[in-house]
Amino acid sequence: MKKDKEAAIFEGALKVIKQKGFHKARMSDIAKEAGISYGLVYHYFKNKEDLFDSIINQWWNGLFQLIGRISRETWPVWDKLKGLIFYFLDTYQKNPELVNIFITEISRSSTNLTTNRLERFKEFMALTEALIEEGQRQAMLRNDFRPRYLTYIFLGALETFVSAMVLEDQKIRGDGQKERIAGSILEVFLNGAKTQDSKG
Amino acid sequence: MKKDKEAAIFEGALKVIKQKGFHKARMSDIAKEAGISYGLVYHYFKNKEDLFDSIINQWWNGLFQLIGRISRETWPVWDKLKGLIFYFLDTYQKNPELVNIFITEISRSSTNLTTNRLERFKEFMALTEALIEEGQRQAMLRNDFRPRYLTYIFLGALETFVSAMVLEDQKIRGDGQKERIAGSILEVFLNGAKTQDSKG
Amino acid sequence: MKKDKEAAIFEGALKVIKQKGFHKARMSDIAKEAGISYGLVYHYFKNKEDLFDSIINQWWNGLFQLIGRISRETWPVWDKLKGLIFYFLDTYQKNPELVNIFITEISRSSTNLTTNRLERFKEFMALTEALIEEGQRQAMLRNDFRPRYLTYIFLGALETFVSAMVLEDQKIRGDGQKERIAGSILEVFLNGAKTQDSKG
Amino acid sequence: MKKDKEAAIFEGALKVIKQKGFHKARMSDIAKEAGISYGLVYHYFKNKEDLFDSIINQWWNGLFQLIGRISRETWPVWDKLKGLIFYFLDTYQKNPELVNIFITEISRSSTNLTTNRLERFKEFMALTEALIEEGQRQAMLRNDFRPRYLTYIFLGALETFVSAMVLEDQKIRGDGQKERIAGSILEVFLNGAKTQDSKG
DNA sequence: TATGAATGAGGGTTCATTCAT
DNA sequence: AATGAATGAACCCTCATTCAT
Repeated sequence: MKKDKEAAIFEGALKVIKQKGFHKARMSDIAKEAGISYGLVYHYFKNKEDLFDSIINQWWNGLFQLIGRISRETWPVWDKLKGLIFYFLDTYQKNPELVNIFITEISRSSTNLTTNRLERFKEFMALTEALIEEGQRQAMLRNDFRPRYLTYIFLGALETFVSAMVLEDQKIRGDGQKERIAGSILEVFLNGAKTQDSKG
Repeated sequence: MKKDKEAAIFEGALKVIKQKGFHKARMSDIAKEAGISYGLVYHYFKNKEDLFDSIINQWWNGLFQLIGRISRETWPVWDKLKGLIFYFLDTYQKNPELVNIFITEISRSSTNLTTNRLERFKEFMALTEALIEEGQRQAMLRNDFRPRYLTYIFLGALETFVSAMVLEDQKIRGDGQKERIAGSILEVFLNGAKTQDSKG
Repeated sequence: MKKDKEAAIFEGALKVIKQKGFHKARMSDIAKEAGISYGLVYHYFKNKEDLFDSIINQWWNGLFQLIGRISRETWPVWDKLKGLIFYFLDTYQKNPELVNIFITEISRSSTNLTTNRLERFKEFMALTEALIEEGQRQAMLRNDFRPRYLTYIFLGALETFVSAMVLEDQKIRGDGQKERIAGSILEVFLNGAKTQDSKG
Repeated sequence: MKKDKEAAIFEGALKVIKQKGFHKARMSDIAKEAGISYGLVYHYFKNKEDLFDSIINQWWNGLFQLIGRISRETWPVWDKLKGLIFYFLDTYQKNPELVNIFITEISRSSTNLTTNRLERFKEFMALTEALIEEGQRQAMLRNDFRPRYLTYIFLGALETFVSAMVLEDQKIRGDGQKERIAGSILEVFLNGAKTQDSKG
């Protein structure tokens, strides 16, 4: 079935790109991983770039859909941020390669960023910033920081958490662990790492 | 003089790798940037890998030296973390390409990480974690988080801040801005982003 | 109907080969032009080479039939040559792609000439030469040139005329224009381009 | 020496392209013919296209220079046309591959004609037409034909002559043969192939 | 007949690296 | 120390052809 092969290529690409990175991932590796001849890859994807874009889009589409849904909710800001964190963790659980590629090839590697891809990244930043700003307007988050700065700190904490799991090939075990991780990130982001004693 | 040419190659490599990334940076580009013939690069560096390692080492050596110095001090943990932040910001100010390469090619891109390079990264994490742990032992940081988690959050916030500057090619203007940035990161990390009102 | 599809492929091939040349014409282009799937082409033609041969044969068959007819006539040589010229012009009018392909892919491009194809070309030359020679024997054409040389000159003039039309995508409008072109070629070939004044 | 290798590649390309045509000529064939590794070809020529252009330019440059020289002369038109014929024959004698490529890959094969290359071809036609027109103004050539038509006939005769030699791999032996060939072409072009008896 | 998925030989091009000078 | 000519492994991509359905 057509969709089967396409999916196999997609999976193969995820695996190979995770291992070797986009630059070193050979189309022939991907084909071999997918169990097909390399010529067939070009039936389903225009070229390597196109295949890469498909992968990236899967990530972004999911994320933007989620943010869209979140934006329309009336939850307190922490629940919205928690939703964001869960998207990363859920996807990591179901599809760790995808998150890996997002982290290593998109999130930081500016050299893979065509203008188009950079745009989506900035849009993601802007949408997150909007959530943060909303929290500030509702006096749930401190106003003495630029919303952009808070966004950096929040997303940075989140990303590095995931990065570390990616780097060390950690597995997430059960929903409990996801809750604990999300809780930690949020708790520190919201209430700080300082002890009460040393405050004030 | 020998050191001159070597330095020129080094600078050229920084510039080119920043622009194109390690994989797409050609030895001939680097040589041209350094104003020499490409054959000569091989007198000063064994090969491309070796040149890349030299660059990375400059970053790590500075950072490890700093952490070594910090570790021997008796400052409160926040001042130590501030020292770390300043290393990133200072280096970014003096040598933005170097930080850029650290962020894009090392910090996240696991594909460039040979085992050796990965080790240094983990060591850096461990050393930072030691600082955090020390803060926890001294009851300056909360004990209800794993030190590793706090480390992720702290370094993530820091890295993303710098990443954003890197991505947007921002300039740091004066020590005032550095203070402000460091202050923001630390303040949120230590005291949280939540308003006092909304705290229980 | 079988013949319909075959004809459609044939037409498609003519169009595509005209545009891209034989080497760059893709079987898939031809199929698309013919409105069928590319696999089906192989039901009607053994392979690309075979399809190309069919096209060439259509040209040659028509031409050889004509020459056969002409040879059996008792016309003066100029009328016979005029018949030849009209074959080119008529075919160009009805099927410009076919003439185009003859000119660009057969007449000159020795690289497309398999031994078999070269043979037909030489045969055509020889048959034309026979007409010329007959004219010389009948003292209608000068005997102080080798018949082969006259053949070159005649066919060269004819071909280049058609080539120019092909290159510039000119249309032939009406029989009048054909008469004029044929007249020019013949008149120069027979009586020369020199003015009477400067003769003698 | 640098020029040596470049020349060797050039020669190799001529030979291989003559044999296989531009499309089927492999860079590796050319390199092998030149006795070097294929990578080296790319030191001297940007790519296959560039190499091909160099070859074509050698032909055109020589031809345009010649036409420039001829245009400034006050010779009768037949001597000017003779000069043109000799350029083809001389070049064919010294460098038959070059003429072959001109004939097979440029003169007719419209598919190899990028816009740029087509321009040079049209310019050549126009310059020749100017010579013919001048002859008409001086009443040396008949005025009852469009100059463009005469140009087609003249160049067609010339090209086909050379083509035939190219196709049959004929050698030109001595200046005598060149004179005879040029004489034949000119004589027919100027005075016609018809016998005096059958005239008037 | 008809489709288009599947194959894989083939060829252009890049670029790290070596080495004669 | 310095140059850049020379090498060739590597890799992307095209497309004629086959074949299961």
